[in-house]
Amino acid sequence: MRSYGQYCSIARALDVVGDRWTLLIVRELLLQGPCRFTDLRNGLPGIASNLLSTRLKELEEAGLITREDAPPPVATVLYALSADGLALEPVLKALGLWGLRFMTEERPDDAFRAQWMAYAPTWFTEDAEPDGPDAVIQVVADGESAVIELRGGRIHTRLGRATEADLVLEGAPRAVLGLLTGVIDLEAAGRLGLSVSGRREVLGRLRPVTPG
Amino acid sequence: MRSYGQYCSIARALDVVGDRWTLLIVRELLLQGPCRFTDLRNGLPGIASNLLSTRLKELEEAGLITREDAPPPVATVLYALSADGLALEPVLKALGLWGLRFMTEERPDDAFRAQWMAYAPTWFTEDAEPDGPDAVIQVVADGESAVIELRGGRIHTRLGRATEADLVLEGAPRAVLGLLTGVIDLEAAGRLGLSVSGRREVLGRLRPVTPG
DNA sequence: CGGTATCCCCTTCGATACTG
DNA sequence: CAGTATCGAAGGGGATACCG
Repeated sequence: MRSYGQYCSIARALDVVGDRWTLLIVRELLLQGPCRFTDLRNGLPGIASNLLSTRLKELEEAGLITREDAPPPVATVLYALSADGLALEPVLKALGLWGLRFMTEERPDDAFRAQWMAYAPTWFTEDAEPDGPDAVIQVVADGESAVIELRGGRIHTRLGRATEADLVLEGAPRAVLGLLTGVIDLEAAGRLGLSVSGRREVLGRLRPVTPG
Repeated sequence: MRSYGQYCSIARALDVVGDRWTLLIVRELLLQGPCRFTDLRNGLPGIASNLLSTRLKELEEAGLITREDAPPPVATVLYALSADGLALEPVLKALGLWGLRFMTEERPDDAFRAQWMAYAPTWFTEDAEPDGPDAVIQVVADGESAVIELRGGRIHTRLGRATEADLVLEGAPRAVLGLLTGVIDLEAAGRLGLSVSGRREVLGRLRPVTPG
């Protein structure tokens, strides 16, 4: 990216991460952890492979990511965030929280991945009953599934399926994610075709954090 | 900007503010308050006027800014942030805090404006002695001057000059800003040619906030 | 699997000039 | 002051091909 040529920390930050796709690559590395070229490509539908390749080089040059050979069983290159790259988490959180206001708009052709749903509860909600019993929520949207675990006042998420869930949500991404982030209520989610089974009261424990 | 086509709040946020110059325009409106086309252009050295014009239209369309006729004495159009636009402040704060790490690199041709210096103390430091006496710091860099006021545990800044200051800092932007944000110490600032006069102990009250 | 390399097309950007 | 008009240059997107 061409430098803005301004002695301002916001402008200098954008000199580094302001290019198209750059922050989304950081997002994937943050959500997926160290991963391969193909994993990144899967998490970034729409990017051209040559552009991903170029951006990875630029990010490495800027010191935001490291490139290392994985141990024997894998035998491939792994990309991972450096400390400077990890330090972008607050930026992505703030951006993601601000962006929630646009998630109600329907765009049928948008791609969807489980990890984009999984970060929402950990980043944008808190347990309203931190001393309550452990609880597990299974969410399924667009064939992608994730597990939300409330444990010890903390909200963890991971991809995949749970063996036993207190609550199961299944439906369109807009319905599931809207409900999880508190943008819509159960009734509205129902109108969007959400299917709910299990102990619905667990949902009350996901309290949206306010911006700022 | 072409949409990323991803149902993810970070991607949707970037669909709106990911274009080149967009976040810097928001920065100026946040730092300067409602202002005219020319004020924006002055705060955005390097932008082409047609591009500024285009971006303002896009931002208005997206609902981030409003365009209104100023009252009689001014008789011009004023651009201002809407609530959605103002809500970007945490994003700019996070980005600016992250970007501080790049402010030590010297780039002699970078432009500089007082308002880019003024936001640093309010956003990135806190008063280490909130119950201490009021204090006023006058900073001058590159011909641009600002005033930092410590009052009631809060740190305010404004452009311009103070009538009476407890401490006066004058020097290159890197020296002044580095010192204010805690990136460098007084000795290092001195080596960069900073001139300090007044009660230096006031500086100790500017405590850098840690990222996160 | 993990990329690199090209090509083409189109959009965007930036610079400059110009106008009410 | 507040933009619009124009134009060349660069960058991004998509497809496809290729290679260790």
